[in-house]
Amino acid sequence: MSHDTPTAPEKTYRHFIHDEIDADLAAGKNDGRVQTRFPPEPNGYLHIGHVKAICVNFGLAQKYGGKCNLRFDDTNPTKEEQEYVRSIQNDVRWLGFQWDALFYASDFFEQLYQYAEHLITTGKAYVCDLTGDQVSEYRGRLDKPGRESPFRNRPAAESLDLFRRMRKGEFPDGARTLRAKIDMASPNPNLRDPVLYRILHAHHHRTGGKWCIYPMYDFAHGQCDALEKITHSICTLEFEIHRPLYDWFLDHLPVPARPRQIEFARLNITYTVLSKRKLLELVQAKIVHGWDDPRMPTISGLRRRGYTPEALRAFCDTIGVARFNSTVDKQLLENSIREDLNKRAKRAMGVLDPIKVTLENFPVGRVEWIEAVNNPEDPSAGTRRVPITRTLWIERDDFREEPPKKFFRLAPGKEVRLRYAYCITCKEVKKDAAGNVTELVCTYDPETLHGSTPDGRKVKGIIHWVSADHALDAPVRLYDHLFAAEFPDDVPEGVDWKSNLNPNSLTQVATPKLEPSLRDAKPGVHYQFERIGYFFTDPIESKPGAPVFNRTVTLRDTWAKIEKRDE
RNA sequence: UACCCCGUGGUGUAAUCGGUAACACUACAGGUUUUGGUCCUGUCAUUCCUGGUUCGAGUCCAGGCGGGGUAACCA
Repeated sequence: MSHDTPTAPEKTYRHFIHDEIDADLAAGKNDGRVQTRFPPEPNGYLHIGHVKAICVNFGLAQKYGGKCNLRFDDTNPTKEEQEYVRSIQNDVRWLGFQWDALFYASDFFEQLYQYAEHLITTGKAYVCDLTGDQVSEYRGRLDKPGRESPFRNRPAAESLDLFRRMRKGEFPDGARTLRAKIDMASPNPNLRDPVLYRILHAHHHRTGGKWCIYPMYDFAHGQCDALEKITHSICTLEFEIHRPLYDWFLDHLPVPARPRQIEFARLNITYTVLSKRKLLELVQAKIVHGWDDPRMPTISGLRRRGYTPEALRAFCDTIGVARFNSTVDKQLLENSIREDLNKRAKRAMGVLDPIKVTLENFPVGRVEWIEAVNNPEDPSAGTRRVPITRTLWIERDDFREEPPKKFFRLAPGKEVRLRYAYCITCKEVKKDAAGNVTELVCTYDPETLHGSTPDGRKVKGIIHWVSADHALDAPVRLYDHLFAAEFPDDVPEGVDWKSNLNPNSLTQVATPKLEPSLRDAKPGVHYQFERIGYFFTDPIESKPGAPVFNRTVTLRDTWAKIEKRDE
């Protein structure tokens, strides 16, 4: 879709997981094999945080010549859907990765069930009749030990019988659970007889109505890792406290391999939220126009905004992998897409806030076609021709009646160069009754085409323009941060995080005036509107001859910065 | 007031066996330029604190301080 030009593989930097794997390799573990997996739950769309996890897992496999599987962690049928499975596979492929094997945790349901019976038989698990509230009450608190369930010492044979009847569907949802028998006094709550199986009479997206009991994450994840022969199970920091349980299962079950869990810090970025729950809320509340709204930090949103796989991968390389909980400055993300698009995007001219210019000495009805470079960074992109006529549009911001110092754009009596074309001088300013500038009457110097000035005078200001007779009026949408606050999650007690939404995150340009060559812009193509920013033709809404432009990111704007500072 | 993890410049990461702070982004100051874009050059840290071990500590030890995680029949 956006693979205009192939780019070289990015360099990947070393991080602490390399040290851990090197140590395992040096110790002769796993017969020198390295295998990872990306294990999303199909209950939402992937976002930029997942991009990091994907790059880490697939990156490790690539670096060590190993494999990386895609595994859907689908142990909770009440939240998971086939639609998410589809989008996740699409997003991973689009990012440029190909998994080795594709698995679902549900592929292993029968084996996991057998493992559960094994734990019951060996006295390591029991069926518990406590209600949910009771289980939680018996578990104690963070600083207080729990109490043992009255069903904890139920004979194994009785638990086995009950567990089999749970599977057969003899009990309603929530009536009983299977729990591991570990330690109700453990300082780690995960070890206080965690629930292994719960009764859920729900339709599963893959196994349909076959099961009415489902394994919990903890009971499924490590065993699936082992069954897939994963060597290094990479996950985020919040699972660190689960690691003793992860290891406990592997210690007490006849699994075919011994994977190892390693945690790293999840990604946070300024001016956005990165939690599936919150993103889902934005979609359901229709605050955004779906998961692929260009303002969303989802892969599908970023893709539609005009981000490229190369830029996202480069971004992941620069942010690194560590165990420190940090928040990356959004400018790093923007820098990576600018860097990529600068090399590949064709240039074009578009006036977003037009003001009329009449060249009084330019013949009425005459059209000159001027050659313009498509990409100064890439000569092979060639040139195109842009029409110039007597009446033009220029950017309102490129004219000041009373120019501040260092302003070298257009002003009464001042001269600027029209990009690729002639130098013009402002002779007269016309206004409406309210005092708004409605038109600039200028003269052009016919001797100044293509940069030359016969007398050698320097004309520093260069502005973009569009012929009024040829201007294309196509939808242009300007996207900005979805949130106005740098840390949207950071709200005082009782304040909704949504109060940090940026009311101006989407602006539809009222009267865009684009150069005519843009009429033929295909969907899913990157452009740079010179001096403005990078734009991407919306891959869904653009139609032949009727492109829709999404602003990916603005260009750096040194002048705007200077002006803002001087205020 | 439980347990676990973490603490290097404005931000994010580096720093092989402890040997004298690196890279990217930002910011600022210049240069180049028919995009005030790109590109190029330069400037910005005594590594949370205190004490200890050592010829030498960001790296080891101890104690503080600070931040994060954890109490779903979610993942």
